[in-house]
Amino acid sequence: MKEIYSFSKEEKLCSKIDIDNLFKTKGRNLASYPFFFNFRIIDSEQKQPLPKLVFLVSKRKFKKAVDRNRVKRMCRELYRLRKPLFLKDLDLLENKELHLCIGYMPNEILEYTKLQKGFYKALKVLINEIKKPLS
RNA sequence: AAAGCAGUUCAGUUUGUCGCCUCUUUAUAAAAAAGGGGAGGAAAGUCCGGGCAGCAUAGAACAACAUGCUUCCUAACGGGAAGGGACUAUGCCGGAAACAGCAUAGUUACAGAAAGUGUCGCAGAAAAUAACCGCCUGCUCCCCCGCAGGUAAGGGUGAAAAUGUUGGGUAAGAGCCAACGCUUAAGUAUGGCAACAUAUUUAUGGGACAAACCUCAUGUGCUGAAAGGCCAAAUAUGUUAUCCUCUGAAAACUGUUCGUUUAAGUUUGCUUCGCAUCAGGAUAAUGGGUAGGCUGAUAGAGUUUGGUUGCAAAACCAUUCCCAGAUAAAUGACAAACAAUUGUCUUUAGAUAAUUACAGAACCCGGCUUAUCGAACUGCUUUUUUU
RNA sequence: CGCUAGAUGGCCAAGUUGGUAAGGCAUCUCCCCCAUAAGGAGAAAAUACGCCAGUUCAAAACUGGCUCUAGCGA
Repeated sequence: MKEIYSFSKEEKLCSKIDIDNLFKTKGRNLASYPFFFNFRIIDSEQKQPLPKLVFLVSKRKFKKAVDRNRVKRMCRELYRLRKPLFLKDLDLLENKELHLCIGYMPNEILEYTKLQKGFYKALKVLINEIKKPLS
């Protein structure tokens, strides 16, 4: 087994086609300050695949590449440290894979502690939203 | 010592926890373990130049674009270094003035306006073949007025008014003439690789604008890693080979055989049979080629240190090191300590708070431009204090 | 990564041999109307034509640099 708090390349969503599908029609979206989510559940060949993520920061809001990188890195750390709990709560069926996009809403870089609180709330809302159509 | 300007270098450090990318070794079915490495001076803007790659390409000219004092540096450049000229400021000095000279500092896209074309608003008589007023001569005439001509010495303006001053000269004037200056071109001599400088002779007399058109000289083939090369799933499809199905030859077309008809031949029609062909399917091989992957792609006009040559940019020699290689895109997050700066408080050493810039590689180099909290060093200038 | 356009009153915008910025909508004042709208007459507004330099007597325009906006190439 891999380490618990890891976030390797396999958990990133790298295919351009998948990302297009996520945004155009087939994905559902949801907002909870300071984040918004686009997600989509598809069939998979693996038995218990890990969710695949994309982090999104608008170029309009952060014009400098340094700021965008910093926000993305903070978001990734938030997800990485919260992942075990998130996977427990998620409890997907077998052969199902989650594609998730985490977008950053505010126009400024918030402090880490504030982001943490917001992220935990947002994840709860997200899990409820995912489970609704299944049940 | 402080302030300012210019240049060069650096541009937070250490520890802990968790995590990312990559290379090597061990192990190999996979996971894993150990060790090494992991943003910049601008990685930015994309303003130039080159490498590299593909395509094109007899030669020459035109067009288009770029550059524009000289010499040097360089792979190359629109970059840099040194020098020359011009301009500006300050000081000194010569002169009646125009202006010139010297020193220091700064600026400079700085070929050609005496090749040609064009533009120069308003004002002003006139803006490049300048006669409105004025001055002078002649004619008319008592005079004024008027007509013809000469004249750039004087005159509202303007950014700019036709080479400055003095003297001669003249009807009045004028580079018309002379002297002293200025501008340009050509020749000669000296110095310099050269730009150019100085001296001298002859000619000339010039408005500004070429970041207006243009002329001259020099250079440039086009495209750009989304270039180019290789491998290649699924699905669809092209080609080839073999086999099977349908007996379906209904329609259209072609050849052969047989029969009928006809004296024979030709043509047409009908019937039967078989092959090719068409339709569908299976297997195998193969082609282009999509998703995707590999390569291009990280050892180079390289880094460190020293020496030699050169005023310098830079070059050469020796030595040393291997120093990111991601690809929806890694190089991080959190905590603590220290350091620096600033503020506040007590007080001269602590406490506390805040801040620690600009900014993130995307094929690679050389420059330029722009952003940048702060620190160190070097040089110059100014002010103050001490000797 | 490689390219291309644009920026002019509050809004839409014209403006090229370089000579002080046309027009429309909106705004303000007056007339018309019992009143409003429409209509008619008149007026103001561009600090500094995105910003900073340069060329020129003079720059919205010409030249260089910067900022922002929009678009193109898979």
